[in-house]
Amino acid sequence: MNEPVGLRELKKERTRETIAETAIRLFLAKGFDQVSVTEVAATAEVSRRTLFAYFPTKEDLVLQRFADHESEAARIVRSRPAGQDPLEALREALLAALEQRDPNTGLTDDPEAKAFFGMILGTESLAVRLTRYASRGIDALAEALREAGADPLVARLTAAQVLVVQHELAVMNHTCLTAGESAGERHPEAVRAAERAFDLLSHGVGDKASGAPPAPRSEQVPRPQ
Amino acid sequence: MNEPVGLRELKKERTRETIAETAIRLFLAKGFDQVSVTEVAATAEVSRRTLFAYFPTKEDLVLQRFADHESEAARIVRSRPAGQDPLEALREALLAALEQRDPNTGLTDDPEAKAFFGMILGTESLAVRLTRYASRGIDALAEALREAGADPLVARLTAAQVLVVQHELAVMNHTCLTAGESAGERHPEAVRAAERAFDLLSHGVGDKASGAPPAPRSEQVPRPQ
DNA sequence: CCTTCCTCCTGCATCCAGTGCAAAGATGCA
DNA sequence: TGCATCTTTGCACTGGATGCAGGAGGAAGG
Repeated sequence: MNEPVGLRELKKERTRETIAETAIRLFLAKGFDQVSVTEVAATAEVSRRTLFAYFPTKEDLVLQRFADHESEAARIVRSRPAGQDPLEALREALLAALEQRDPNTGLTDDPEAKAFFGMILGTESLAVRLTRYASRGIDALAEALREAGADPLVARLTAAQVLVVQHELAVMNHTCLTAGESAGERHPEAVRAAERAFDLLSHGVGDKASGAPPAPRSEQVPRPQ
Repeated sequence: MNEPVGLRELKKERTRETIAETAIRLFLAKGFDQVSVTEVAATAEVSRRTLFAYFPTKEDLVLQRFADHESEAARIVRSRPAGQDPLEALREALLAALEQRDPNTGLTDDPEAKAFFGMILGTESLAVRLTRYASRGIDALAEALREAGADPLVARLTAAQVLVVQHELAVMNHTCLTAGESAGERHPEAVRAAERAFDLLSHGVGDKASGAPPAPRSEQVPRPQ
């Protein structure tokens, strides 16, 4: 599990970075659909053919950085404190991510991160390809939940629900931010929404999908790590 | 909102049908990726260019029939009996669909429907494009839930959860059927899974995602409102 | 029946994403 | 230095998708 870093591996990694950076820079500047891979390749000073050796599709130029995060949720569940409920671990991780303005929560003031997020949501082919990564994330999370002792059916359904909900929350946050709010302004509401969402996951919408907020879980045991 | 059916409209509709049917027939026979649109066009006896006038992409040749169903869930909620809980309406609709072996539940013995379902799930570009239709379904269902009086946040999250869960259930059913089970054999388990899923939606996974089935909801209070 | 108009169909040229192949170049190693 | 291996590259090709201009065939009016 180690890198025998020879000249080859080094240059490869560097080339890969250069290509991805160049691509994202161009895409952010002119729009994903307005830039051809030929243009990316030329700007990154590699041949078209080489670019495709590193990134199987144009979309992957943007999204492969999500590949690392695709099993994030599963990892959180696996590395949770002994005895802690998986959902609780995921909830805390989300709140922590919001606190740190993790770009994946949609809650960040970094203009480039916002633009990046917006580009993905606003580009059909990217949004679509992103769900592919998400669905692999579902598989991973479901597996982790089974390891945690969940019934396979429940594990799968819960995994799907958690990830779709996290995605929706991120989209909502991003929407508010592009509407002019700052991350700081949005943060309290983002936290409320996240807690509400996990309440729904834990306790359901009840018999009334319309219901008022269920008993607000005012104080949460503060568990960093 | 009416069709002034002249010869033109008639032929157009017929052509559209012919193209879609031809395409699906060819795709089922040889696989989606193994058939080019050129071949579809030739077989349907229209020009390539005409085909693209009817269907914007190759995927739409297969998926546009889902466009009608994309707001199905929203319709169910809107047309539910007065006083019924939206989730309850969706639950009943799903059980009814299972009973009728609705192909969309993945539970059908019709070989063509099974093959169709399998082709979509087994073809990257189709599976991915399908989620696009699903996400429009989320928008519609969320809107319907808001109309039903739900808090906007809850509406959106619930809508996303319901549809993702229905999709997962359908995939599970389809998996069992392709493994050799008949729809009749699978049905009881499919019903159990569906009820379990709606229990999760209504009452949550509880504090233990691992828990044994929560108190079996023998009878549902029929009238919370 | 003929003419005019309009719409839809068609072929062609073109762009772009993605792949196979074989030659040329760089690197690691003896 | 020389050999084996892996990268890079150019080229040709497939297949999806679009723009354009001309043609065919319904629709409408005389």
